[in-house]
Amino acid sequence: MDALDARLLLLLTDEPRLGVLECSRRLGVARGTVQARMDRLEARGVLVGFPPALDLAAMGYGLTAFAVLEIAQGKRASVAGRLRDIPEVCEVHATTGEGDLLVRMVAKDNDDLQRVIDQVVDVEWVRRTSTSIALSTPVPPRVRPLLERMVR
Amino acid sequence: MDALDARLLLLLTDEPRLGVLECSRRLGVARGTVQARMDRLEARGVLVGFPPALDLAAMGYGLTAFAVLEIAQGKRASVAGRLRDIPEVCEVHATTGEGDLLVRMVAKDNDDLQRVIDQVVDVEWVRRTSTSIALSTPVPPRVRPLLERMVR
DNA sequence: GGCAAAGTGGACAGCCTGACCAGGGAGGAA
DNA sequence: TTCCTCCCTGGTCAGGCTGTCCACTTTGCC
Repeated sequence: MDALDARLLLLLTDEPRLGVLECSRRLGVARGTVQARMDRLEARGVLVGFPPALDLAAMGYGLTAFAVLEIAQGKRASVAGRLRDIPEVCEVHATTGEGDLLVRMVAKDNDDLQRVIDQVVDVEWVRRTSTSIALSTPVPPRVRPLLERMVR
Repeated sequence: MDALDARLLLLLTDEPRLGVLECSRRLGVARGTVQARMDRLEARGVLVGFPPALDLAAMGYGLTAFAVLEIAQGKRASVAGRLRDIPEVCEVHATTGEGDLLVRMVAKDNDDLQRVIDQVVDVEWVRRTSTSIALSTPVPPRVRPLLERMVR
């Protein structure tokens, strides 16, 4: 991961549709270099792919909520498995600290959210839960600043 | 967003590098149809683009942590702005409930994490903080189940 | 000095894209 | 029913890009 790698990833972050040729032009290097860099980044597992970015809000899922779950001893995997079966559950992390599981979920409206939350808290072995609704997202998911620092 | 849209997005989720032509073959429709669908999805804001997916762990940022911040009255925007200036802060949500801000951050190792957390909690107007380290991610960020349901 | 890794510039065939067009089928409105 | 609109179909076209070679030069390190 040198500066050129970072510049390449930055470029692709800003304009993902760019082809290898165009990237090489922008970066001022030969096309083969860009191809080789991308191959290496992918081989190293840094560049995973180019998945479509979907706006859940535009799809009707305008509400996002977080839940912190406390789980009965030794039942974390079991609970995680159940959560995985709920489509609206978009992300689950096992954490240290006060809770055991941090869950991110989405819903279409308040009623829908109620339904989803009920499903989550009704999962067996869930002891205690604390739910928050996301009102806004001051910093949307991003990697850019980390890449920018590497360019130097 | 009918079943065809969902099938298209599902296909692209699984194999993002697929071109329009190949998609049309897989879905059994004309190429023009796929092109039109993608144009519409993009116009509606559902399909935002195809940003590169980067594995932060593979880039050296193997640690992820979450912090819940309580903010002094009316200072949420101010704090959010400061958080935005910290490269390791990858996501911030304003939430209801016990905390005011939910922060996701990454770091290279424990020392680095310490440094990042210090930066976060030292932001002016942050009253109280509660930090958790992500031990594992039983459910990585996903949208697939939601799409699958739409296919029916 | 000398080797290995990486970058350069050029070439090739093959395939895909974006744009366009005429025609047909489904569904709503008058 | 008939008309009209929207959408899908299947076709064509030129242009551009990809993947893959190649030989040669530069860089960095033992």
